[in-house]
Amino acid sequence: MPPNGDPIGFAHHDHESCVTDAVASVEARCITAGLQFTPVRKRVLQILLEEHRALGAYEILDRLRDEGLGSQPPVAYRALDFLTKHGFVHKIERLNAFIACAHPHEVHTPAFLICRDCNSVAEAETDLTQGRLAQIASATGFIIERAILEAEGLCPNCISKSETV
Amino acid sequence: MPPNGDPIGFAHHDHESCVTDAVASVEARCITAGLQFTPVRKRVLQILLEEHRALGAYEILDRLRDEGLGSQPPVAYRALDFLTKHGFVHKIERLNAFIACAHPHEVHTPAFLICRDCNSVAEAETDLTQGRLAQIASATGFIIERAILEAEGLCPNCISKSETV
DNA sequence: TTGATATATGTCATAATATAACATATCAAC
DNA sequence: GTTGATATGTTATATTATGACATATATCAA
Repeated sequence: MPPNGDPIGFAHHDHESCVTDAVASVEARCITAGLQFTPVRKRVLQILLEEHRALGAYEILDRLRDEGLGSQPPVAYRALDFLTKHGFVHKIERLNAFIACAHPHEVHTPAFLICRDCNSVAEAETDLTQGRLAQIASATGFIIERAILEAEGLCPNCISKSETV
Repeated sequence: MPPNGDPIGFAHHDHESCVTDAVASVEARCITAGLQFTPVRKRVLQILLEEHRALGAYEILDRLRDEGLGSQPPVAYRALDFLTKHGFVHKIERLNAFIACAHPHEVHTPAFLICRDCNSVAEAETDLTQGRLAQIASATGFIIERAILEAEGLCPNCISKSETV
């Protein structure tokens, strides 16, 4: 079945190839970097890419269990730790959930737009070295190593929905 | 005992009056807004102001229990819900912890600088309507209602500590 | 190729964080 | 003072996450 219940065969096929491409790209980067892209890690990434939304660790674990790839929480959390550590997956702190990186090709600070109505999550790229946060930090003498930017609100789809009501 | 184990009486006294003032200010705002600033809510705010750092809900609950103000998780979570809803306290998503607002006088989007070494948290004010996140959102047609900005790294104190080693 | 070391997995147990549900109490406004 | 809304007390449980330790697999040097 297509993800999101999308019945359109064409879109489905596109998405499949986009998943395949993304996995291949991560696989290549792991080889280059000397990282072990093990079956569980690969499958977790595939699941996140296929769903194309933020999933909780236990949702992912359920999938792994169905497929005989691991049944205990640490299996999922370890794979997620690996994938987030290397930037292939991001954690959405607000949702305690994980989403495949939408911009895996470049180093960036991700910023997320989270719809409170349909729970969809869009990823934008930002540059940490510019912007007010960097100004504040340097004025304070604080060294930023990592930043969490998550905006919550209404996505375009849900705005139109609520307007027509 | 002074918070943070600070043995200096003068500093301690200053901090006490700053806590008192902040509580009084929140109390006044609750009266104006017709909100009930109940004993539990007041005490939770006091605890957070006294500690002057991010506390987990269960740390707060332990304090409440010691004082006979409530022994079950919902007591703490409800007070924290009230305080965060009205902007008197902020939740640090990265730490699953809560901290008293350092800028209670004005409406703002808080940004936090979290030290990964000593766990101290500094609060800065930002303006959501400016900046790149707002640009991205308006370009996408997304309406931001709330934003989470949390930077993780090293605070000035911990930087000097690590340099002298 | 083998042995040594590091890395990854399987599993059990439990910790830490958070909420649902419902009875009781208190407040606020009429 | 009655009533409807709001807040609290309490039990139970849901959700998210990690510690610990045994086993397995990968990596690499000798």
